[in-house]
Amino acid sequence: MQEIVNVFKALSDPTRLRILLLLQHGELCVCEVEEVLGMKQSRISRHLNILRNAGLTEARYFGRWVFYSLANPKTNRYHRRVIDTLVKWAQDSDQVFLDRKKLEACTQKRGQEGHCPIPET
Amino acid sequence: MQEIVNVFKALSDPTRLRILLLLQHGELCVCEVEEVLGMKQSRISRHLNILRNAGLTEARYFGRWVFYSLANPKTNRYHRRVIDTLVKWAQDSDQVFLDRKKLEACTQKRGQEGHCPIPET
DNA sequence: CATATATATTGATATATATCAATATACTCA
DNA sequence: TGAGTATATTGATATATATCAATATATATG
Repeated sequence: MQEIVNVFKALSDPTRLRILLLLQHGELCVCEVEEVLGMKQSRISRHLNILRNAGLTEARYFGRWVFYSLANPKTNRYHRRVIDTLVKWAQDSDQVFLDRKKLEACTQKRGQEGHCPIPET
Repeated sequence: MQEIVNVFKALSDPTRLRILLLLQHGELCVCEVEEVLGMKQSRISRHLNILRNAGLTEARYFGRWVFYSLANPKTNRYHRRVIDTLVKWAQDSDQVFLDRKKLEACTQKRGQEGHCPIPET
C-alpha cells in the first residue's frame, strides 16, 4: 500500500507530470529536461530522483550524462498503466503541446558542440 | 494539468486509498467508513471531502446520512481508469483483505437499530 | 420545541514537500 | 594532474498537508 501511495505522491506535482509526459517520446538526459522546462538544475535533478525512487522511471549512465526513461512495462506494469492513463488524460493540454515543441527543438541539437550526445541504442 | 495533479494528490494518502478500495464494493455511508477504518469522524469526513473535490467520488444525500460512491465512469472516465488500476494493484494486500472482511460485517448491520439505513436503489 | 444523531467545519499543531543557493561528486579531456 | 562540465546533494526557508479536539450544521424524533 505504501508503495502505491509513493507512486501517487510522485505524480502529485505538475513538474513531474511534465517530465513523464516528455519521456513518453523516448529517453532524455537531465540537461535536456532542464532546457525544455526552463528550470534550475537542482530542481530537475531532485524531481527526477523522486520519479525514479517511485519506480516510474529508470536511469541509464552514459559517461557524465544520465539518461532517464519511463519504467519498464514488464517489471513495473502498474506504474506504466498509470502513466498511460496520464498520457491520454493530459494529451490535449496547451502545456503539453508547448513542451513537446520545445523538446523537438532540443533533441535536434543532440550530438552538436556543447550539447549532450546521441544516446546509443 | 492542475486538475490531474489534484487527483493524484487525493490518491497520495493511504487512508483515502483504503476508502476508494472499499467503495469498489458499492456505496457506503460515512459512519460505515468510520467503523471499518476505525478512525475519528472528522478525519473520515475530511478525507471523503478531498476525494469528492478531486472528482473521484460522488455523494448522495439520504436524510441525515450521506452515501459516497465511486465517480461515474461516463463523466469521469480517467478518474475511473486510475481507480481501476489502483484496485488491481492493491488487490492482494493484507490491508485490503482485512478491510473487506470488516466491511462485510459492517454492511450486514444496515437497517438495524442504531445503524445506518439500507440505501434505496 | 428540545434532544439525539450524522456529518461538516474550524483552529491549532506537527510533519512533509518544493524551492533556491551553494557545495559536492564524478566523469572527460587537454 | 588540473580545468571544465553534468549531475547530485545539502541547508535553509516557505508552503502544504494530516490529525485531533472542539464546535457547527442539519435532519429526525419524541
